[in-house]
Amino acid sequence: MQTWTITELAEEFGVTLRTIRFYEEHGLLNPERRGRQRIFHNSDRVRLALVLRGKRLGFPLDEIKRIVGMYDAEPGEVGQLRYLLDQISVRRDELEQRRKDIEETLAELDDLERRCHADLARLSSGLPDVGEDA
Amino acid sequence: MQTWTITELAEEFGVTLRTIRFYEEHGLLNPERRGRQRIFHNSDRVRLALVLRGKRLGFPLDEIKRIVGMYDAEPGEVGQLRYLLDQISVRRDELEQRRKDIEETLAELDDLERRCHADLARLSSGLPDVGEDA
DNA sequence: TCTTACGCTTACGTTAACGTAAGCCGAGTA
DNA sequence: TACTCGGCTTACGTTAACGTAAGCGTAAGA
Repeated sequence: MQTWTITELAEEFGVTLRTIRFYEEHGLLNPERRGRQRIFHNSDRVRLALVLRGKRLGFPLDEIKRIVGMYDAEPGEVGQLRYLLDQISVRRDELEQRRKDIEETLAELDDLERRCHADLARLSSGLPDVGEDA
Repeated sequence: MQTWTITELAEEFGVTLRTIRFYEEHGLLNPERRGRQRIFHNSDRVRLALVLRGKRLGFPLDEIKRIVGMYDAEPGEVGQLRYLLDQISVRRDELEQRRKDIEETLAELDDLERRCHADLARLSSGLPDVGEDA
């Protein structure tokens, strides 16, 4: 059962100590304490990875907290399970909207790139003004 | 050539007047002025749509500004074109990273959902503890 | 002419997500 | 024992992206 110090974790994930402490303060992480010192287990590393992925996706921290919280919810009773299923579908809708946005943007970038190449070709081949092909 | 007032645009896109003015103040929009009043043309609507899509993707406004700026850059000279192509590939990398993150998250949500359904089935069928199937 | 509606500017307030000191503690070491 | 190193807490500072209020301008209707 390996453990990590706060600096080790910070270096591994490329964040500052402040960030990790901040995440703990806001309930996103919950490391063990040996006296005052924080001890991070593998489960904490996984959580941090999840949080940072959420950040890359541009989610605010409180939403990330709810999402990550879903992963380690105890099986609980039927009402809880139904609620959780509901939350899952909400998140899924969000993510699928984002995927659509991303694909649209990527398509436009492709388009833009093509035009750039066309312009470059035009410029370097004697400037035939605005003709369609060569 | 239809035009829009600021309130019309705000209602259509579900944002406040303040937001639109803020975007103008920061160079994301650039509507015509008739006296003091803003007049929005279709190109402005398109820009606003692009900005809001960027927001949904979680990009900060200054990055959105650069991205949107790429779309209406004048063909310019070779150096500019090369720079633009470079920027395009940077953005594409970012977006593809995000897409990966999204797909990972979606996969985990699927997983979680399956477990929820399993738990529900177990609970409602006489509680056979932790058996694999029925 | 008075009011109402819509738009404008200026400016201070607010929240999120940390950054950045300042100062304290305990373990190892020269 | 005196340092230094790594970690800790407390707390004020900062930036982004607006919210919110105050007060003004002007055109259209009562």
